Amino acid sequence: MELDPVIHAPTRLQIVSVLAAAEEAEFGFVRDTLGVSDSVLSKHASALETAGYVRIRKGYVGKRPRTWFSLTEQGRSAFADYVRNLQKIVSPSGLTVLPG
Amino acid sequence: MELDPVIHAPTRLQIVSVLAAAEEAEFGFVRDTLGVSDSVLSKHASALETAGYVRIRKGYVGKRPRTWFSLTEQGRSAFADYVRNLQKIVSPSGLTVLPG
DNA sequence: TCATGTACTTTCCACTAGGGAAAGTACTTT
DNA sequence: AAAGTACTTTCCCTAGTGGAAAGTACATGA
Repeated sequence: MELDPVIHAPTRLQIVSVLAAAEEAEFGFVRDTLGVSDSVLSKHASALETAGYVRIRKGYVGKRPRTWFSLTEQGRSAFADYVRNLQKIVSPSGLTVLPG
Repeated sequence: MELDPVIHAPTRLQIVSVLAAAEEAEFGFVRDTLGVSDSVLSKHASALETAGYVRIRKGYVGKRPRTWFSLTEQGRSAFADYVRNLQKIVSPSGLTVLPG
């Protein structure tokens, strides 16, 4: 019933959730989606990379540098575990809020 | 999409989840269920009370003092909001916090 | 060519929350 | 009187967060 602290921090939970929904996402897209500053996103992305959860790919669009993030397999399974653990914690309450 | 920080802290999330599943719970039951120390539970329970989410009732069992916790209406709705917000964050991934 | 701009990254800083340990409180029991 | 129960509070210390600002590397505009 441990909630992985690397994922649990709100900003990182949002990053991981965004990445879980896509194959790859641009730095700017994630930053704007979450409404965080460059430095905050950069730092959290590095933390996730260090944990082995996120892959950071650098490339170019035209001649301008660009950064993309994606979840590693490890990141995907850590996220799935995290959500499962959340369910275990929350579900005894019998709440019936459903997605959608 | 804000995750109420009072509820988000892992230990408090667990406390609130336990209380959401019951009408009232004893101090010792919650402490043992979560596997935390007296001082940790006491501090988090106070924090939840200060936030208006938990009611702390003191009484006796025989001649021994005992403490019970319960969610206030405000606490129940804050928890429901919290879970709804979690679901919004997580759902694009196709996973769900509350299977139904 | 020099200044500015883009796209981040890193450093600095100031704060705060969270846990463990230990001491404190108010009884009750032995 | 000493010890135990059931917590509460204090003390201390560390790690985590965000914002601001400076740094890096390359590209472009005047």
